[in-house]
Amino acid sequence: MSESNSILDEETLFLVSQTFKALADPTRIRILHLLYQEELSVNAISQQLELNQSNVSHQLRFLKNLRLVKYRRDGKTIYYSPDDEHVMKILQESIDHATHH
Amino acid sequence: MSESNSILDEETLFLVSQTFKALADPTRIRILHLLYQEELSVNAISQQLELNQSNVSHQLRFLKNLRLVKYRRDGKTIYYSPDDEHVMKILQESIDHATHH
DNA sequence: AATACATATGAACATATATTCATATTATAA
DNA sequence: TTATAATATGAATATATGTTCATATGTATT
Repeated sequence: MSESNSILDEETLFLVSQTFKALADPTRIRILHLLYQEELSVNAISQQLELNQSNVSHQLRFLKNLRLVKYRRDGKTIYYSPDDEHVMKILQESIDHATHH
Repeated sequence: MSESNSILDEETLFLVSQTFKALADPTRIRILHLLYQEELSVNAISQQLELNQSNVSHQLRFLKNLRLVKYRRDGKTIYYSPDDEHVMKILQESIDHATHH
């Protein structure tokens, strides 16, 4: 069933736009792209991408609220990893697409 | 060849984020979703979506700059249609995805 | 309990974005 | 050439967003 012939309801519209908003910022793209390769702590992300710890934490909260990433705690450290296959697939495809042209 | 193991360069990052930015706004989603069904004039879009003509025109310029839509002129009227299969496919998939949950 | 480490949070700020209004441009018709 | 219709443009504005700073919270170690 495709929704191509219907008028989009507010809820769908909001959800879709929010999801793409997550992918519309270079910093979040870099974070997701990193996490696609391996589970990482907040500090590890900060260091690898040379970003402010607070900045990374804010962005991770954003991604977590949209359920695009999940986390697990191990002592003082919190490890983040992707949690939405569909979105990660779209992101990787788009990166490949952009790279090859 | 996948780019999953490389560090993203500035250009790729900018292009990818810009493309997703196009899909991150409810108004633009509605416009693209409409155009996915049929080629339409600026006025037709304005009326069907109950949007300001100027607003539609601004958004179409945005989409045109990213080559997500193309246009043809017929007299005083300008008809717009989608011009990026990959992006339209992603959009439709995401709408379906969001609708079914 | 005191300290150190990892992460989260809230306020502040500068910049980006979406929308509207008024007006310009382009094309047709009278 | 004047009038009308369709679209584009630029300025103005309100709101959203990304980043930083300072500080709070949570966890382990001594």
